[in-house]
Amino acid sequence: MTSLVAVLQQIPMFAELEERVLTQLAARCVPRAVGEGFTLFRAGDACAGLYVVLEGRVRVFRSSPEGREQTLAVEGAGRPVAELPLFDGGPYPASAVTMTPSRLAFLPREEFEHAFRTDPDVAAAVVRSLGGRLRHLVQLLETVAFRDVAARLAMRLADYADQAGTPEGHGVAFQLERTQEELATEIGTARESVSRALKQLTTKGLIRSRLGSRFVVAPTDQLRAWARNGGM
Amino acid sequence: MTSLVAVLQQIPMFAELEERVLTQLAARCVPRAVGEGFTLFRAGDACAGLYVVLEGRVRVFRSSPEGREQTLAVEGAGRPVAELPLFDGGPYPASAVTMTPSRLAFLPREEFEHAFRTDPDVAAAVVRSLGGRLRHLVQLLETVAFRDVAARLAMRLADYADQAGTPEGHGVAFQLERTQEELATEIGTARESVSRALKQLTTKGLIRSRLGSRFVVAPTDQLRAWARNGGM
DNA sequence: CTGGCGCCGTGACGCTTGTCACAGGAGCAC
DNA sequence: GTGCTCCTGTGACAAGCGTCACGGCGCCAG
Repeated sequence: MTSLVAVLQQIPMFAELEERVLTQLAARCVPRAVGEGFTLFRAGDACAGLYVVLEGRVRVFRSSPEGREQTLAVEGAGRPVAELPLFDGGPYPASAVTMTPSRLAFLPREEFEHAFRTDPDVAAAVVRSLGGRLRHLVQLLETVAFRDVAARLAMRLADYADQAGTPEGHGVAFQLERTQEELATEIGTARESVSRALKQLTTKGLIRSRLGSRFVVAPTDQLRAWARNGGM
Repeated sequence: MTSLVAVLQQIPMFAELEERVLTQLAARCVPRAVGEGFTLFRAGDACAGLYVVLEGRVRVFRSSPEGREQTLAVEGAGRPVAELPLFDGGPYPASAVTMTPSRLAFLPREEFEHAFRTDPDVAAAVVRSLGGRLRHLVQLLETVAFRDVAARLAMRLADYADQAGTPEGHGVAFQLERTQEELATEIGTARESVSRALKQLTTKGLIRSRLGSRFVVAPTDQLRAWARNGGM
């Protein structure tokens, strides 16, 4: 097993920390390995500390009493999960479960708070992280409020393509490592609607080909432009 | 005109600051008075500094290309507006206009950033403020994604009642100082739907009476419980 | 091979809601 | 008074989408 200090240093949020502070953090940090589908916390739970994903994927979501779910974020290696409630003392605003077997680091609250108050760089990193979430949420809210399912899907695909795609022809290819069900919760709709919207995007030529989980889509700016204009 | 230092001290975010830092801030702070309907900034604009509302009401919103709007927040006296882009250097994620004639304080970016980095209390206040927005947005997203118009309206009314209501009978009375159009943008729907939903809530007995802008509604926990269960 | 299971496609149906159109009323200027 | 503007109520209609139901396909265990 590699040193925890080295691991923490990989995390953007702690990259700027001095060795001394880092070892202090590492000493209080609890590593944890869990399987797929493990619930880290539920919306409303009191917050005991910060999780950082070392390996795997964690899905953060809200669920309705009827059982529908809206995914707020999917966090991968190096990303903190739900850093918000650490500071205002409130409960978790959402739930989190692992989508794959994962390794996590857990930092008790006081320890993290101390780092926050002593090091302005950590404070700035926290603010940047919260800011990113806020931007993302505003974006998500806008598409859910204004756009139909096909447009939301097009935007989501554009995000994937930008993030994990490789050029192919004059389009972008990528592996969509999600089921349609998961995709549906990310854009706030039902599985069947995703299936239909995929067909619609394919006939419009925005999805060039689709073999299993391998997608080839139109250039992302074209996808986004189409989505913004509500379909042509 | 009262001293700017005294005014800044009223603002929760700066309440903990030392006299010395406060006067320094005040020296760089530009007071500003604008009329109703004045645009402070638009989504996408670069961010030059922080606005703090001293008097009046400011509406923060996103608008779709088709002209529909989704209100994200309405800020009153003492509240900062769009503190987010100050830190990540990005553009404003939303637009802001005054709903009433207003007085504002404008803090240039560097000045505020300096206060943030030197005083952990300011940093903590910023995080708390961002955190509040995040919680609010998650809440808003959930209702828009899961709830129908009547339920969203019931929740919104419950918020108003908690915030500005006085007990009456076994219900709560308050002045709704908004048009149905404004209400519609807050819950992400159309004006006509608000009108119909108000009627629906009235026949269900959740709105006890409604004379002009004066509302009497059922106890707020009852309103919220009804909204959560999707209407009885 | 056979059965089970998870994922995907698709048809049918009904409800919600956005849109358009219009009417009534309150307030205000003149 | 008349005319105007802003706000509100309401009817009609179509589109979008969630839900139910069902069938097909690939994969794995036995």
